[in-house]
Amino acid sequence: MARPRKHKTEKEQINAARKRRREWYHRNRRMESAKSLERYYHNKAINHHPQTQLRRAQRPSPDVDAPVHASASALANSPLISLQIVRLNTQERLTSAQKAMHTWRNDKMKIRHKTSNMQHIVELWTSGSLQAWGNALYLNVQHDTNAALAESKLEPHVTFGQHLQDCFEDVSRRSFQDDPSGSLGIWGAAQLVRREIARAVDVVEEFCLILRDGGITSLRDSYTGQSLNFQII
DNA sequence: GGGTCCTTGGGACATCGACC
DNA sequence: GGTCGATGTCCCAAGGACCC
Repeated sequence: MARPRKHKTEKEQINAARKRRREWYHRNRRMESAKSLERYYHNKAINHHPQTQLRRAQRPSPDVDAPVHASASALANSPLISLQIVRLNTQERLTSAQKAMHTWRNDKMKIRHKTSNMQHIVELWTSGSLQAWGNALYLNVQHDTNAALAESKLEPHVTFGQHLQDCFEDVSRRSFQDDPSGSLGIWGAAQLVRREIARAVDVVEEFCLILRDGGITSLRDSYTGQSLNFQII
């Protein structure tokens, strides 16, 4: 005899599964909404209309699926993740974020909405986790023998990050005018996004600096010595 | 009304744990 | 150790909410 049933009817089982998924979603809300947004822009890029896809009859092997959908937590927690998977993932994230950035308009949209939009773009770019993203960037270049080649892979991230900083500068400034006391949360949200962008740029620029100074070996030493900091300061 | 984003639920698989 | 239900996790589509 095996474990006794807790959910005796089919209805109880279905309700328990729903509850389980809802709770999981709310625990991972930020990551899930970022992924959903990424899917939206991905589908939009493939087809002008969000595409209706056939449900998979069976889950494909991780080797096939992981490059596109590897999650931030999976990246962060999987030391054995292949170089190929990481390279595709960081590049695709950058591409998705660049596409999303095309929708950025410097018009009269409300500051709160613009901040929210930029937050989504940053999450598309960095997967919502600077730690996982920094790890992925490092794994992407660690096997390069040529430091210049490694730097050339990182350069698009610097350029994109600086572009985000330029675009968001005005929003950051106007957020103070709209919410000088900070009581509305507008200014605080804008500053958080501004710091996230700045930190991401700092991370990649630090990689480039180390590469220039001491090459791949130096970068590897910094990484393994855990002297690289991916957190928001 | 259309575009964008978020939330929910189904399907599938992995892992855990109770029970023998 | 094997069985099997519970739970956690992930991918995805669909539909609703929100905003312009």
